[in-house]
Amino acid sequence: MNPAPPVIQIELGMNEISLAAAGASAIPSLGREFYQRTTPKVAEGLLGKLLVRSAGSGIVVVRIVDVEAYLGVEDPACHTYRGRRTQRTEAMWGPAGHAYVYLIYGIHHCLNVVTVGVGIPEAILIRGAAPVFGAETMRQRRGGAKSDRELLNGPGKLCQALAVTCSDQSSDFTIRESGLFIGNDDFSVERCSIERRKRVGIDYAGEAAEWPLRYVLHSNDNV
DNA sequence: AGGAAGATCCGCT
DNA sequence: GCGGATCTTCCTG
Repeated sequence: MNPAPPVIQIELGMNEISLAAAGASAIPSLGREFYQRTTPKVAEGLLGKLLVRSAGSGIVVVRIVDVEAYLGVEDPACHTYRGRRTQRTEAMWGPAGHAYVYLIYGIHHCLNVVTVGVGIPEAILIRGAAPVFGAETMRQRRGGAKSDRELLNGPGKLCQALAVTCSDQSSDFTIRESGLFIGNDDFSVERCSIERRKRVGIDYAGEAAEWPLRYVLHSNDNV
């Protein structure tokens, strides 16, 4: 049998939107052009967007609230600094709008969005998000009782909650049928403030450690 | 072939 | 606030 997909109610603070379970069809995915801009612009643009994860049985939706830009061959903090091109960083050299996933400290995965275009290896690290749908699934994956706030506040935690691993390498964020896509809803960033800060955990990068390439979204609602 | 370091997280103090 | 976990990746010799 082939029942109509159940409608899921999503609570967004004062807002409420509904989604079809089969593919979150109420969320249009962002097109390639969105990612083919300068990395800081894309980073800022990602704030407030929805990241939709379908893996196995479940769908999980989170709202992006914390990102960091990594500016490629001229950024000492970037994995592709001075043109480093290795098996690990290969996805960064590819087309914009795809995932770059890597393992850090042998334990945690980090999820990035590749920007600009082929041959220009820049990317944005997704550091934090707010649960929109599927908090229970994420809580289970994170192991134990965690507050909504603790579910996704860190790049490793976010990957754990979304079950993102290196098998998601190069996944296309513009394609709804891929396991990971990024989309829009009627959320308004206008009512929020965007804070720029220094990036985290890159003290080795000298002066670049001071560059204000971390973007954090603050909302008056319940984001 | 070997070693050092890492875009982190968690638990303990 | 601090240190350990844990292992891949990359650079050096």
